[in-house]
Amino acid sequence: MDTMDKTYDPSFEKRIYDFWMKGKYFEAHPNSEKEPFTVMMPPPNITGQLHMGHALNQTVQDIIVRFKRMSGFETLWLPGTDHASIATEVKIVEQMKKEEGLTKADVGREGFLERAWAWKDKFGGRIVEQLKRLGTSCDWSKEAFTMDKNCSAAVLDAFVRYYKKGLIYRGDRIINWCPHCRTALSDAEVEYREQQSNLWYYRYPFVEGDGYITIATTRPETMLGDTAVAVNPKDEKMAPYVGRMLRLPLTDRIIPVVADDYVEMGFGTGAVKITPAHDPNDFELGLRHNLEVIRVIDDGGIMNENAGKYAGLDRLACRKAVVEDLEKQGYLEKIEPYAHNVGECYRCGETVEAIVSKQWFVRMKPLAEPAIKAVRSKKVEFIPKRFEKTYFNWMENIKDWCISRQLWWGHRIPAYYCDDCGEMTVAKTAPECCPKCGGHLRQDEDVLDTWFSSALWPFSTLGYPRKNKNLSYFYPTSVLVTAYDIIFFWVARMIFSGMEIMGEPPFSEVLIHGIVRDPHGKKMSKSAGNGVDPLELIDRYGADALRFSLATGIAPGSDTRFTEGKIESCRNFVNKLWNASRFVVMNIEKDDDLTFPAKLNGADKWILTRLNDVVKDVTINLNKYEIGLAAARLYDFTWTEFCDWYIEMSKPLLYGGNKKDHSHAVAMLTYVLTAILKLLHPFIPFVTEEIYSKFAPKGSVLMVSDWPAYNKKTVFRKEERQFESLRETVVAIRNMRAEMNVPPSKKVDAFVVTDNAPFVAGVAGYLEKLAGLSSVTVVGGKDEVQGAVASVVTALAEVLVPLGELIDTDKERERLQKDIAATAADVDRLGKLLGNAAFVAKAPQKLVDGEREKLARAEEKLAKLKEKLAALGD
RNA sequence: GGAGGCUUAGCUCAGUUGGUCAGAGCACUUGCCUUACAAGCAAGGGGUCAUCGGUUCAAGUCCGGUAGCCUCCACCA
Repeated sequence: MDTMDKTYDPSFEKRIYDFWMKGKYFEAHPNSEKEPFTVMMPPPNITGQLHMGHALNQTVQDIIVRFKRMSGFETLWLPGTDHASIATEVKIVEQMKKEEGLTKADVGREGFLERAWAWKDKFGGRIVEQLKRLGTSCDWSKEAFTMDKNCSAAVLDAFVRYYKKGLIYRGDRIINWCPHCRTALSDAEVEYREQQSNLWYYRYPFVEGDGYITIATTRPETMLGDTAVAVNPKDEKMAPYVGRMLRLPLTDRIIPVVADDYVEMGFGTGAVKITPAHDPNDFELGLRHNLEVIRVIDDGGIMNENAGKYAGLDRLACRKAVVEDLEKQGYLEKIEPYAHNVGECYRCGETVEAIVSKQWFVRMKPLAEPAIKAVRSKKVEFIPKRFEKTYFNWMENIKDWCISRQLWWGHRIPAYYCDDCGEMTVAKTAPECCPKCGGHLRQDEDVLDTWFSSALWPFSTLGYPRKNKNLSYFYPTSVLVTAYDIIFFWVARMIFSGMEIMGEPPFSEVLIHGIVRDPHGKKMSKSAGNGVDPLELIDRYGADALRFSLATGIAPGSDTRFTEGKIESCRNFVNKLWNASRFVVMNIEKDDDLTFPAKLNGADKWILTRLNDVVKDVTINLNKYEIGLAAARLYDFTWTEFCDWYIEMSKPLLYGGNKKDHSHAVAMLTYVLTAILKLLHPFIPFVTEEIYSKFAPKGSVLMVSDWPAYNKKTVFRKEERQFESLRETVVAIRNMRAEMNVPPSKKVDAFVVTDNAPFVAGVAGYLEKLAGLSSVTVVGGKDEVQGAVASVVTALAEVLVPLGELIDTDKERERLQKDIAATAADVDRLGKLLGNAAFVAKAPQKLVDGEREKLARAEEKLAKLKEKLAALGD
């Protein structure tokens, strides 16, 4: 047999992964014999370096996928990467500046795209290699990229379809603008952060007569674009002013006072300056009142020519200047400190400006409706369920989606404008010339929001819009696994896209997991510098240990903290499994018969019963995506029951010198170990495959073997109970030994009084081995044992141990008194419970009977213990 | 302003449908290099399950109030 090193060393991981790849075990094919199980990998950005969030996401998916594959599904896990339009473009711009000293304008669109594709080749490939190190069992032959041929075709198809249905339109709207990235952003791409600022109070004088209206603002610089002041129509104090004209300070503009419900009466001064070009609410109000829209801030965040003498100033510099000038000219009333939320670009952190601009939008209301219905009707289910609320809340209040970006890296919008007649044509392939006048066409300069292509991911990766076998067999997919932070960006958009384009939802379940936090509960981030590098952890502990540490103790939807201690204890667990396996493998002899024994002994029946329960629990929990529970159950069974008890119990057979016994023990050990390896394989795939190869038949591959099934024929409840009481007895004897300071090396004789003498006689060998006894003698009564004894009372037996000079009467008395106190408390509690007529009448009979039995046992034990104590004398 | 979550041993957290659920890992105490494993073995200590009230024969477990912490959404100048 193969040999194994004494200490687990994960350096074989790479070899195992290559072995799987060579065997093409990850690949899935349309297979009408089998039921499909499909998972679409959330594509990592090509900007990235693998982080702990990826590691968790990948681990959860791989556990599910490996479990399903072993359970007999044709399992496709489709991997890929995302071009991440804005995120990547920001990085490339930075790199270009640093390395070449060039800007986008310097290299032009083509030159820029060349660099972008080079970036993709370099970093897209790197993240794939990093994913592989985690052991991800995805079908790399189907690897996709959001800008590859398939996905791009899907994007064009979707865009044109939406457009033809009137679901996409182009128009002047107020949008979020990042002055640094110089592009529009969707609402979801703006993050709000509270900032300490001021509320400035200014007086706008009436044109006619004396007096003024005081307005309050957080953004004095935008006053240069004010075109009205608004008050609430119900505000009696303000009513007389409605319709009057004001002279806008610092400008020569005359603006009206209008009445609108938008203005809240109790807030500020009750009058609001209105800047339609630079505030979403003001823009809406402006539309209602037909106000002029005057832009004063340009695309770079600089004041434009409409700002008069302030033109050319950065918006913050302009604020300072405006504030000074207004004060100098006597318009300032007061300044109050004020905390408010400021929107920032989710990619570069720059303060976002609201500006009016011509952009492309997706009309969301008609798309949201079927998407809401899909979840309401349970065609799509969120796990855990509470995230449906988040989803509904967003979908029901959704606004149109701004999808054009003033970027170069991405899917260019398939709209063409005629230089001659100005006609716009939207088409999948660029027309030769203007269909209307034959004039020259120019394609729209903008690209699409990166999430537009991500939204099509579940079917674009399967070849849509081409009709093909993969698409019809694997779509809709089974479960989508992702963290809660991209429900809006991605999950919601995939659902409405799937509904609209494919006519059915893209997946039936959405498994939401939490995010990985640092040991203090803080979000891991580059800027905070508290991130840990999964690759470094893999180097130090192995991918299996990392995976197990991420899988254990997690619950759907809940965040998890990562600590070094956790991965260490998981590595120790892997090492434990390694050594237990090593023990089994090193005991296999050439002529051992490894077939499952025809005759099982008590210990076999016990471990098989326990194993069946584990198979059942783990299978149920994995089907429910309760990965943390499944992992904990396996950890416990492997370490405690298999290693600490069953292996120990197998030693007398292995070392007894009897060939038949040896063979029997090895056959059972390999049987149980094989089941454990299969059950653990989804969690720790490398080490289980490696161990399996040490003793499995040639050509047998664990990752494609069958998942263990619950087998009623190997469930033995009677033996299970008997061995549980044997364990209890062993622990009680060990406890006694420890408290009496009997050294582990000291073997002692034991006399046993029991009403199940045959069983005790049968397990005497186990008692000797496990409790450090030199002999076990079944006796008829305690009178047969002479001299001072230490005694142990369990459900199985009364064990009397003559310790001779080791006996310490005081300690023995103390022990017995402690045991008596605990048992008496049990008797008391159970007596009260059973004395409660309502409990006996209403609780299930089985429970009542069980409690009665317990009471009887406890009473019996208590009596025996008291006898012992009395026999000790004072 | 709206929604959701969390509060269980010193620390990090499990506890799925109410009845051996009061647990695990780490830490701690004691004793062990027992021929698979010191990344180990054996034994042990430690929690009125945030708080108040309700439902129930029975509540970390269901319902409501309170306190503290956290997250998301909205963005009233």
